[in-house]
Amino acid sequence: MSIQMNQSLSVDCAVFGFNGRTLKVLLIERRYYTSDTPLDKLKLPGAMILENETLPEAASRVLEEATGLRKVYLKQMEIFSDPQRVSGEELQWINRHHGIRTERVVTVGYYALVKLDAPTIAYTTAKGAQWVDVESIPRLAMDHKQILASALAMLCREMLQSPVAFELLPRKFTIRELQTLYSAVLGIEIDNRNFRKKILASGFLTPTAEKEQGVAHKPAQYYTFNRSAYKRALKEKLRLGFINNWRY
Amino acid sequence: MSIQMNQSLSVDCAVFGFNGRTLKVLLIERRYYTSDTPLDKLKLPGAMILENETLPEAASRVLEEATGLRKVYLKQMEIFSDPQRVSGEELQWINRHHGIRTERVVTVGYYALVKLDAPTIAYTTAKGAQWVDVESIPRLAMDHKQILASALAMLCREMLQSPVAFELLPRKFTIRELQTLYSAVLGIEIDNRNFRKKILASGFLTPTAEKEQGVAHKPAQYYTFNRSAYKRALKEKLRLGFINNWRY
DNA sequence: ACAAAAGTGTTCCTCTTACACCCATGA
DNA sequence: TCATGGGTGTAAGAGGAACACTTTTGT
Repeated sequence: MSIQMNQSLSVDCAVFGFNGRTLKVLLIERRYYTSDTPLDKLKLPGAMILENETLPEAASRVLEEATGLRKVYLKQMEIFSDPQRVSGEELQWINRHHGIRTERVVTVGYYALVKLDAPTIAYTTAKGAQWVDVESIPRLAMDHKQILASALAMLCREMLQSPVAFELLPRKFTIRELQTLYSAVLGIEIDNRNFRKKILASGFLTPTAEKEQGVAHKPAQYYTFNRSAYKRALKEKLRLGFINNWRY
Repeated sequence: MSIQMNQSLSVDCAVFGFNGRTLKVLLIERRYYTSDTPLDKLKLPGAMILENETLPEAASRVLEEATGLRKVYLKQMEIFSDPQRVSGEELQWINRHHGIRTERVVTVGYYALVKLDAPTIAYTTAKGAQWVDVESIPRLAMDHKQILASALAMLCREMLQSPVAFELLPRKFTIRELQTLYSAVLGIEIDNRNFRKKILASGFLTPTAEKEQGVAHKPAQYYTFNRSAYKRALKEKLRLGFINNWRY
């Protein structure tokens, strides 16, 4: 065997959003798709890497194109490098539509967390993209379903270890929203008293002057995430005196 | 900008070993190196990806060539994709010695954990490679020092979360050896009473019939890692009732 | 008045931490 | 007999888990 040349590198992004009830992922329609294309229509947003661009830059570019958002939370995960992961018709389709001649496409998976607000939904809808519940994902192009599964697994792990949840919530949110998000992503029930105690004790939430309005029940307090308190805690906690609770 | 073609994908491996005192990393000499080469001599083991080979396969191949070992613990970490990470003289050197014409090399970092036994040391020494203390790493080729730093950081995180330590120890080891390993990698002091309690309570260690011999003190019990007990615990622990101790 | 979600405290128990001495062996 | 590292127990404190009722609002 010889060194692989004529290969391409791409990024594919699993973009997650939270609508207050369930976790959603952004799926786009394959460009140039016609009904007689014998390939699956829906896919994750992705792109080939350009000259003079790093992988994170490529992922940001994809994200901005797909959602209109800059400065999105982005995290690299696995690389998918099976020599056959894009082959046959899929490979022809890529070469035809990109005007290149590649023999192999290795892709780097990213996952992104966005705040699902009205402008973002409008933007994506206008582009023909869909926010699909992660519980009911249809067939996807190439190995995108596998990439998505990997992203979901990684998101669960991240949620337990760092405060990425706030990337999925609006700037102001209620504690119940935060709790619902954890429940939805992790698929577990959470006791609200314990949750409030823990999250408030952390000192990472700052209460705002606002409360919910127009709800048919006691209105909830809005909080914001106090990122600087979090960063301060990070520094201090770097002393881990003993081997902290390993998680198997 | 246009789609990047004429690029290569490589893997670079930070191979860690433990000699009972300190953590070591395997550095090799650049092939075809002559003293007038204006490039750094030492580097991490690595290789270009071959046709028909996945990245993990490439990493295994590199590992076997560097250490003579198959079935080594291997973990993918970051991708290093700065367009300029290999350029100028380095890029020329690569093209000359591989007989290719690449314009850009993106590399995937792996870290590997090996048991530093006599045959392995003999093998690597015969190949002119060196096991260097991670505290005193010299200049390395390209961005390999950065790759190594990233590997070390990742290793620390992994050590706290899963029982990878055993990959660095011989099949039979004493609890003190295990403790020394944790201390060395994490750079912390560990109380031996608490450590023994915790590690023995986990049920992952099986005592063997053997004890240390020929030491000028009370001989220590040898243990082996009970992987099946660990896997059993894994399954049961997947219920995480509440949001387990997040670590910031 | 009622429906609906917000918000609040206590008890039990486990796990973490800090800490000091005797034991078995080879020299 | 001494030097060396192996091996042991306990008490105090922190944090996790289980549990039910009152409050505030809109209709």
